[in-house]
Amino acid sequence: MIWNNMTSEATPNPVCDDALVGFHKHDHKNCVETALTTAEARCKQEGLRLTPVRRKVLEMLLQEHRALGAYAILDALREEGFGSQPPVAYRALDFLVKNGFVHKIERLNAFVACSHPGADHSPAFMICRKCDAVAEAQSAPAKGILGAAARATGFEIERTVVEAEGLCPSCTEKA
Amino acid sequence: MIWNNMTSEATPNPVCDDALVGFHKHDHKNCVETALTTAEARCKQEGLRLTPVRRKVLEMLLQEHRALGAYAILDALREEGFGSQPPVAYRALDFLVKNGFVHKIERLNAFVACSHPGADHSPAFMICRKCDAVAEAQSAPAKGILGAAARATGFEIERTVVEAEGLCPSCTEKA
DNA sequence: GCTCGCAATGTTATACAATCACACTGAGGG
DNA sequence: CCCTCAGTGTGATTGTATAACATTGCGAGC
Repeated sequence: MIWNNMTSEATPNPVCDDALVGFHKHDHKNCVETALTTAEARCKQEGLRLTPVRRKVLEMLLQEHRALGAYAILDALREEGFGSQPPVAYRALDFLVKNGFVHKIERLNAFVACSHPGADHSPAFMICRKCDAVAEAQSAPAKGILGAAARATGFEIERTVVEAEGLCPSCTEKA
Repeated sequence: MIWNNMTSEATPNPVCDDALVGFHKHDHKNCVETALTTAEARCKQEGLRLTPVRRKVLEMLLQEHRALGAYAILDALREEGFGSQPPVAYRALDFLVKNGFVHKIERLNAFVACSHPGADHSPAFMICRKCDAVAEAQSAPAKGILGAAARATGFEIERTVVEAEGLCPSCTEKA
Protein backbone atom coordinates (compact mmCIF):
# COMPACT_ATOMS: atom_id res chain seq x y z
CA MET A 1 0.00 0.00 0.00
CA ILE A 2 2.73 2.39 0.76
CA TRP A 3 4.55 2.70 -2.46
CA ASN A 4 7.16 4.97 -1.32
CA ASN A 5 10.47 4.23 -2.87
CA MET A 6 10.07 3.03 -6.35
CA THR A 7 13.63 2.39 -7.19
CA SER A 8 14.91 1.24 -10.51
CA GLU A 9 17.97 0.72 -12.62
CA ALA A 10 17.96 4.44 -13.14
CA THR A 11 18.48 5.11 -9.46
CA PRO A 12 21.79 3.57 -8.51
CA ASN A 13 22.38 4.17 -4.84
CA PRO A 14 19.13 4.57 -3.03
CA VAL A 15 18.72 4.67 0.69
CA CYS A 16 16.49 1.66 0.69
CA ASP A 17 17.97 -0.78 -1.72
CA ASP A 18 15.03 -3.08 -2.12
CA ALA A 19 12.95 -2.25 -5.11
CA LEU A 20 9.36 -1.27 -4.47
CA VAL A 21 9.64 -0.91 -0.77
CA GLY A 22 5.95 -0.71 -0.20
CA PHE A 23 5.30 -4.09 -1.70
CA HIS A 24 7.99 -5.97 0.10
CA LYS A 25 9.35 -5.82 3.54
CA HIS A 26 12.64 -4.20 4.05
CA ASP A 27 14.72 -3.28 7.00
CA HIS A 28 13.32 0.17 7.26
CA LYS A 29 14.62 0.88 10.73
CA ASN A 30 18.08 0.15 9.51
CA CYS A 31 17.70 2.25 6.39
CA VAL A 32 16.58 5.22 8.46
CA GLU A 33 19.46 4.90 10.84
CA THR A 34 21.97 4.52 8.06
CA ALA A 35 20.68 7.60 6.33
CA LEU A 36 20.79 9.61 9.54
CA THR A 37 24.32 8.52 10.30
CA THR A 38 25.40 9.37 6.80
CA ALA A 39 23.80 12.78 7.07
CA GLU A 40 25.51 13.44 10.37
CA ALA A 41 28.85 12.48 8.92
CA ARG A 42 28.36 14.72 5.91
CA CYS A 43 27.36 17.65 8.08
CA LYS A 44 30.38 17.22 10.28
CA GLN A 45 32.59 17.01 7.25
CA GLU A 46 31.17 20.12 5.66
CA GLY A 47 30.77 22.16 8.80
CA LEU A 48 26.99 22.09 8.73
CA ARG A 49 25.00 21.99 11.91
CA LEU A 50 22.47 19.19 12.07
CA THR A 51 20.69 20.61 15.10
CA PRO A 52 17.97 18.74 17.02
CA VAL A 53 15.10 20.32 15.12
CA ARG A 54 16.69 19.67 11.77
CA ARG A 55 17.65 16.15 12.74
CA LYS A 56 14.13 15.43 13.91
CA VAL A 57 12.59 16.67 10.69
CA LEU A 58 14.98 14.62 8.61
CA GLU A 59 14.35 11.58 10.76
CA MET A 60 10.62 11.98 10.38
CA LEU A 61 10.81 12.28 6.61
CA LEU A 62 13.05 9.25 6.42
CA GLN A 63 10.75 7.35 8.73
CA GLU A 64 7.55 8.17 6.90
CA HIS A 65 9.19 7.57 3.60
CA ARG A 66 6.70 9.68 1.71
CA ALA A 67 5.90 13.32 1.04
CA LEU A 68 4.76 15.30 4.07
CA GLY A 69 3.27 18.77 4.19
CA ALA A 70 4.89 21.44 6.30
CA TYR A 71 2.08 21.42 8.81
CA ALA A 72 2.20 17.67 9.29
CA ILE A 73 5.86 18.09 10.11
CA LEU A 74 5.06 20.97 12.38
CA ASP A 75 2.50 18.88 14.28
CA ALA A 76 5.07 16.19 14.87
CA LEU A 77 7.60 18.75 16.09
CA ARG A 78 5.05 20.09 18.51
CA GLU A 79 4.47 16.63 19.94
CA GLU A 80 8.18 16.24 20.44
CA GLY A 81 8.34 19.43 22.41
CA PHE A 82 9.87 21.69 19.80
CA GLY A 83 8.53 25.08 18.84
CA SER A 84 5.13 24.90 17.26
CA GLN A 85 5.04 27.89 14.95
CA PRO A 86 5.39 27.54 11.17
CA PRO A 87 8.83 29.16 10.96
CA VAL A 88 10.31 26.38 13.06
CA ALA A 89 9.40 23.79 10.47
CA TYR A 90 10.15 25.99 7.48
CA ARG A 91 13.61 26.93 8.70
CA ALA A 92 14.53 23.32 9.25
CA LEU A 93 13.15 22.39 5.85
CA ASP A 94 15.04 25.23 4.20
CA PHE A 95 18.25 23.94 5.65
CA LEU A 96 17.59 20.35 4.62
CA VAL A 97 16.50 21.29 1.12
CA LYS A 98 19.39 23.69 0.59
CA ASN A 99 21.86 21.00 1.54
CA GLY A 100 20.24 18.25 -0.47
CA PHE A 101 18.93 16.04 2.31
CA VAL A 102 15.34 16.72 1.39
CA HIS A 103 13.47 17.66 -1.76
CA LYS A 104 10.40 19.74 -2.15
CA ILE A 105 7.64 18.36 -4.34
CA GLU A 106 6.23 21.50 -5.89
CA ARG A 107 3.17 19.77 -7.22
CA LEU A 108 2.15 18.72 -3.70
CA ASN A 109 3.66 21.54 -1.71
CA ALA A 110 5.26 18.80 0.33
CA PHE A 111 8.66 17.46 1.27
CA VAL A 112 10.36 14.11 0.95
CA ALA A 113 13.72 12.77 2.10
CA CYS A 114 16.27 12.43 -0.66
CA SER A 115 16.78 8.90 -1.89
CA HIS A 116 20.35 9.41 -3.00
CA PRO A 117 21.86 11.81 -0.54
CA GLY A 118 25.30 13.01 -1.26
CA ALA A 119 25.01 12.43 -4.96
CA ASP A 120 25.07 15.60 -6.96
CA HIS A 121 21.88 15.21 -8.86
CA SER A 122 18.88 16.90 -10.37
CA PRO A 123 16.05 14.79 -9.14
CA ALA A 124 12.86 13.86 -10.92
CA PHE A 125 9.76 12.52 -9.24
CA MET A 126 6.91 10.24 -10.08
CA ILE A 127 3.78 11.07 -8.16
CA CYS A 128 0.76 8.82 -8.02
CA ARG A 129 -2.36 10.93 -8.32
CA LYS A 130 -4.38 8.30 -6.49
CA CYS A 131 -2.33 7.37 -3.45
CA ASP A 132 0.15 10.26 -3.43
CA ALA A 133 3.11 7.93 -3.36
CA VAL A 134 6.32 9.56 -4.52
CA ALA A 135 9.33 7.95 -6.11
CA GLU A 136 12.58 9.65 -6.92
CA ALA A 137 14.50 9.14 -10.11
CA GLN A 138 17.18 11.01 -11.96
CA SER A 139 16.71 13.51 -14.71
CA ALA A 140 18.88 15.42 -17.12
CA PRO A 141 16.50 18.03 -18.39
CA ALA A 142 19.18 20.40 -19.53
CA LYS A 143 20.29 17.84 -22.08
CA GLY A 144 17.05 17.59 -23.97
CA ILE A 145 14.91 19.94 -25.95
CA LEU A 146 14.55 22.25 -22.98
CA GLY A 147 18.29 22.69 -22.71
CA ALA A 148 18.40 23.51 -26.41
CA ALA A 149 15.70 26.12 -25.95
CA ALA A 150 17.54 27.63 -23.03
CA ARG A 151 20.81 27.87 -24.92
CA ALA A 152 19.04 29.28 -27.94
CA THR A 153 17.63 32.13 -25.92
CA GLY A 154 20.38 32.73 -23.42
CA PHE A 155 18.48 31.50 -20.43
CA GLU A 156 20.77 30.15 -17.72
CA ILE A 157 19.29 27.10 -16.07
CA GLU A 158 20.27 26.77 -12.44
CA ARG A 159 17.79 24.27 -11.17
CA THR A 160 14.99 22.21 -12.62
CA VAL A 161 11.74 20.86 -11.31
CA VAL A 162 10.69 17.64 -13.00
CA GLU A 163 7.62 15.94 -11.66
CA ALA A 164 5.60 13.30 -13.45
CA GLU A 165 2.04 12.69 -12.37
CA GLY A 166 0.26 9.45 -13.07
CA LEU A 167 -0.60 6.07 -11.68
CA CYS A 168 1.77 3.92 -9.67
CA PRO A 169 1.93 0.20 -10.44
CA SER A 170 -0.15 -0.63 -7.41
CA CYS A 171 -2.97 1.75 -8.32
CA THR A 172 -2.82 0.68 -11.96
CA GLU A 173 -3.49 -2.90 -10.92
CA LYS A 174 -6.50 -1.93 -8.91
CA ALA A 175 -7.98 -0.16 -11.89
CA MET B 1 11.13 28.54 -32.43
CA ILE B 2 10.41 28.16 -28.80
CA TRP B 3 10.82 31.47 -27.12
CA ASN B 4 7.37 32.81 -27.73
CA ASN B 5 7.33 35.23 -24.93
CA MET B 6 9.43 36.24 -22.04
CA THR B 7 7.35 38.53 -20.00
CA SER B 8 8.28 40.35 -16.91
CA GLU B 9 6.63 41.02 -13.64
CA ALA B 10 8.15 44.46 -13.86
CA THR B 11 5.59 45.45 -16.49
CA PRO B 12 2.48 46.53 -14.67
CA ASN B 13 0.85 47.67 -17.85
CA PRO B 14 1.99 45.19 -20.39
CA VAL B 15 2.45 46.38 -23.91
CA CYS B 16 4.78 43.64 -24.95
CA ASP B 17 7.70 45.89 -24.42
CA ASP B 18 10.42 44.42 -26.53
CA ALA B 19 13.04 45.94 -24.29
CA LEU B 20 11.78 43.59 -21.65
CA VAL B 21 10.71 40.81 -23.88
CA GLY B 22 13.93 41.10 -25.74
CA PHE B 23 13.36 38.16 -28.01
CA HIS B 24 10.13 38.40 -29.75
CA LYS B 25 8.26 41.50 -30.73
CA HIS B 26 4.65 41.18 -31.54
CA ASP B 27 1.39 43.03 -31.81
CA HIS B 28 0.04 42.35 -28.38
CA LYS B 29 -3.46 43.72 -28.75
CA ASN B 30 -3.87 41.64 -31.82
CA CYS B 31 -2.38 38.58 -30.20
CA VAL B 32 -4.84 38.81 -27.31
CA GLU B 33 -7.81 39.16 -29.59
CA THR B 34 -6.69 36.37 -31.84
CA ALA B 35 -6.16 34.07 -28.90
CA LEU B 36 -9.58 34.86 -27.50
CA THR B 37 -11.28 34.29 -30.82
CA THR B 38 -9.43 31.03 -31.27
CA ALA B 39 -10.42 29.92 -27.81
CA GLU B 40 -14.04 30.74 -28.44
CA ALA B 41 -13.99 28.82 -31.67
CA ARG B 42 -12.42 25.81 -30.05
CA CYS B 43 -14.93 25.84 -27.21
CA LYS B 44 -17.81 25.99 -29.61
CA GLN B 45 -16.35 23.18 -31.63
CA GLU B 46 -15.79 20.96 -28.62
CA GLY B 47 -18.94 21.85 -26.77
CA LEU B 48 -17.14 23.67 -24.00
CA ARG B 49 -18.70 26.66 -22.36
CA LEU B 50 -16.50 29.71 -22.27
CA THR B 51 -18.69 31.56 -19.80
CA PRO B 52 -18.19 35.22 -18.86
CA VAL B 53 -16.09 34.46 -15.78
CA ARG B 54 -13.90 32.04 -17.65
CA ARG B 55 -13.56 34.35 -20.60
CA LYS B 56 -12.63 37.22 -18.36
CA VAL B 57 -9.93 35.20 -16.59
CA LEU B 58 -8.47 34.03 -19.87
CA GLU B 59 -8.57 37.54 -21.26
CA MET B 60 -6.77 38.86 -18.24
CA LEU B 61 -4.03 36.27 -18.43
CA LEU B 62 -3.56 36.91 -22.11
CA GLN B 63 -3.51 40.62 -21.50
CA GLU B 64 -1.03 40.55 -18.66
CA HIS B 65 1.09 38.08 -20.50
CA ARG B 66 2.78 36.85 -17.34
CA ALA B 67 2.11 34.55 -14.42
CA LEU B 68 -0.62 35.75 -12.08
CA GLY B 69 -1.56 34.40 -8.68
CA ALA B 70 -5.10 33.25 -8.06
CA TYR B 71 -5.84 36.15 -5.78
CA ALA B 72 -4.63 38.74 -8.24
CA ILE B 73 -7.10 37.25 -10.66
CA LEU B 74 -9.77 37.24 -8.00
CA ASP B 75 -9.22 40.91 -7.31
CA ALA B 76 -9.67 41.71 -10.95
CA LEU B 77 -12.85 39.66 -11.11
CA ARG B 78 -14.20 41.54 -8.15
CA GLU B 79 -13.57 44.83 -9.88
CA GLU B 80 -15.47 43.57 -12.88
CA GLY B 81 -18.47 42.74 -10.75
CA PHE B 82 -18.05 38.98 -10.62
CA GLY B 83 -18.16 36.92 -7.48
CA SER B 84 -15.32 37.76 -5.18
CA GLN B 85 -14.71 34.56 -3.27
CA PRO B 86 -11.78 32.25 -4.01
CA PRO B 87 -13.81 29.41 -5.56
CA VAL B 88 -14.95 31.73 -8.33
CA ALA B 89 -11.41 32.21 -9.52
CA TYR B 90 -10.31 28.65 -8.88
CA ARG B 91 -13.18 27.12 -10.79
CA ALA B 92 -12.52 29.26 -13.80
CA LEU B 93 -8.83 28.44 -13.62
CA ASP B 94 -9.58 24.73 -13.29
CA PHE B 95 -11.62 24.87 -16.44
CA LEU B 96 -8.99 26.77 -18.37
CA VAL B 97 -6.17 24.54 -17.19
CA LYS B 98 -8.07 21.34 -17.82
CA ASN B 99 -8.77 22.40 -21.37
CA GLY B 100 -5.29 23.63 -22.11
CA PHE B 101 -5.92 27.37 -22.37
CA VAL B 102 -3.88 28.12 -19.30
CA HIS B 103 -0.98 26.49 -17.49
CA LYS B 104 -0.22 26.45 -13.84
CA ILE B 105 3.32 27.24 -12.80
CA GLU B 106 3.74 25.01 -9.79
CA ARG B 107 6.92 26.65 -8.69
CA LEU B 108 5.18 30.01 -8.41
CA ASN B 109 1.68 28.88 -7.54
CA ALA B 110 0.58 31.05 -10.40
CA PHE B 111 -1.11 30.82 -13.77
CA VAL B 112 -0.16 31.85 -17.28
CA ALA B 113 -1.98 31.77 -20.60
CA CYS B 114 -0.80 29.04 -22.91
CA SER B 115 1.49 30.15 -25.71
CA HIS B 116 0.46 27.43 -28.13
CA PRO B 117 -3.18 26.82 -27.48
CA GLY B 118 -4.75 24.02 -29.36
CA ALA B 119 -1.49 22.21 -29.79
CA ASP B 120 -1.36 18.97 -27.90
CA HIS B 121 1.73 19.53 -25.90
CA SER B 122 3.50 18.98 -22.64
CA PRO B 123 4.81 22.39 -21.77
CA ALA B 124 8.05 23.30 -20.08
CA PHE B 125 8.78 26.64 -18.49
CA MET B 126 11.78 28.80 -17.86
CA ILE B 127 11.37 30.98 -14.83
CA CYS B 128 13.72 33.82 -14.00
CA ARG B 129 14.39 33.82 -10.28
CA LYS B 130 15.13 37.51 -10.36
CA CYS B 131 12.29 39.08 -12.31
CA ASP B 132 9.82 36.18 -12.31
CA ALA B 133 9.53 36.26 -16.05
CA VAL B 134 8.12 33.07 -17.47
CA ALA B 135 8.68 31.61 -20.91
CA GLU B 136 7.01 28.57 -22.33
CA ALA B 137 8.82 25.92 -24.30
CA GLN B 138 8.15 22.36 -25.28
CA SER B 139 9.35 19.29 -23.49
CA ALA B 140 9.31 15.58 -24.05
CA PRO B 141 10.14 14.28 -20.63
CA ALA B 142 8.72 10.82 -21.17
CA LYS B 143 11.32 10.18 -23.82
CA GLY B 144 14.37 10.60 -21.66
CA ILE B 145 15.75 8.94 -18.62
CA LEU B 146 12.59 9.64 -16.67
CA GLY B 147 10.49 7.77 -19.19
CA ALA B 148 12.87 4.86 -18.91
CA ALA B 149 12.56 4.84 -15.15
CA ALA B 150 8.79 4.97 -15.41
CA ARG B 151 8.63 2.06 -17.81
CA ALA B 152 11.03 0.08 -15.67
CA THR B 153 8.80 0.39 -12.65
CA GLY B 154 5.41 0.27 -14.26
CA PHE B 155 4.56 3.87 -13.54
CA GLU B 156 2.10 5.36 -16.00
CA ILE B 157 2.93 8.96 -16.75
CA GLU B 158 -0.13 11.05 -17.49
CA ARG B 159 1.20 14.54 -17.13
CA THR B 160 4.54 16.15 -16.42
CA VAL B 161 5.65 19.33 -14.76
CA VAL B 162 8.90 20.68 -16.15
CA GLU B 163 10.07 24.00 -14.82
CA ALA B 164 13.56 25.38 -15.10
CA GLU B 165 14.64 28.07 -12.71
CA GLY B 166 17.49 30.40 -13.50
CA LEU B 167 18.37 33.74 -14.99
CA CYS B 168 16.74 35.19 -18.05
CA PRO B 169 19.00 36.85 -20.62
CA SER B 170 18.00 40.28 -19.46
CA CYS B 171 18.89 39.63 -15.83
CA THR B 172 22.07 37.85 -16.80
CA GLU B 173 23.27 40.96 -18.58
CA LYS B 174 22.60 43.15 -15.59
CA ALA B 175 24.71 40.84 -13.43
C1' DG C 1 -46.07 24.80 -19.25
C1' DC C 2 -43.77 22.28 -15.82
C1' DT C 3 -40.07 20.01 -13.29
C1' DC C 4 -36.25 17.24 -13.23
C1' DG C 5 -31.49 17.23 -13.75
C1' DC C 6 -27.33 19.45 -14.37
C1' DA C 7 -23.74 22.75 -14.87
C1' DA C 8 -22.24 27.05 -13.30
C1' DT C 9 -22.14 30.53 -9.90
C1' DG C 10 -22.39 32.74 -5.28
C1' DT C 11 -21.11 32.65 -0.41
C1' DT C 12 -19.39 31.29 4.17
C1' DA C 13 -15.98 29.23 6.45
C1' DT C 14 -11.84 26.94 7.05
C1' DA C 15 -7.59 24.38 6.14
C1' DC C 16 -3.07 24.54 4.54
C1' DA C 17 1.29 27.11 2.97
C1' DA C 18 4.59 30.66 3.70
C1' DT C 19 6.65 34.88 5.56
C1' DC C 20 7.45 38.94 8.70
C1' DA C 21 8.99 40.90 12.79
C1' DC C 22 11.01 40.65 17.03
C1' DA C 23 12.82 38.53 21.33
C1' DC C 24 15.83 35.20 23.40
C1' DT C 25 19.50 31.94 23.99
C1' DG C 26 23.91 29.91 23.82
C1' DA C 27 28.31 28.78 21.82
C1' DG C 28 32.58 30.73 19.98
C1' DG C 29 35.99 34.61 19.18
C1' DG C 30 37.92 38.96 20.17
C1' DC D 1 34.13 39.54 29.76
C1' DC D 2 31.41 41.18 26.14
C1' DC D 3 30.09 40.84 21.42
C1' DT D 4 28.49 38.60 17.55
C1' DC D 5 25.76 35.64 15.22
C1' DA D 6 23.38 31.50 13.97
C1' DG D 7 19.67 29.10 15.58
C1' DT D 8 15.41 29.00 17.94
C1' DG D 9 10.73 30.47 20.08
C1' DT D 10 6.62 33.15 19.40
C1' DG D 11 2.77 36.00 17.70
C1' DA D 12 0.77 37.86 13.83
C1' DT D 13 -0.18 38.16 9.12
C1' DT D 14 -0.55 37.19 4.25
C1' DG D 15 -1.21 34.04 0.47
C1' DT D 16 -3.02 29.66 -1.55
C1' DA D 17 -6.61 26.25 -1.91
C1' DT D 18 -10.76 23.54 -0.85
C1' DA D 19 -15.08 21.94 1.67
C1' DA D 20 -19.72 22.50 2.02
C1' DC D 21 -23.91 24.23 0.84
C1' DA D 22 -27.40 27.54 -1.30
C1' DT D 23 -28.90 29.47 -5.58
C1' DT D 24 -29.56 30.33 -10.40
C1' DG D 25 -30.36 29.40 -15.21
C1' DC D 26 -31.12 26.44 -18.91
C1' DG D 27 -32.23 22.38 -21.81
C1' DA D 28 -34.57 17.57 -22.10
C1' DG D 29 -38.47 15.21 -21.53
C1' DC D 30 -43.06 14.38 -19.85
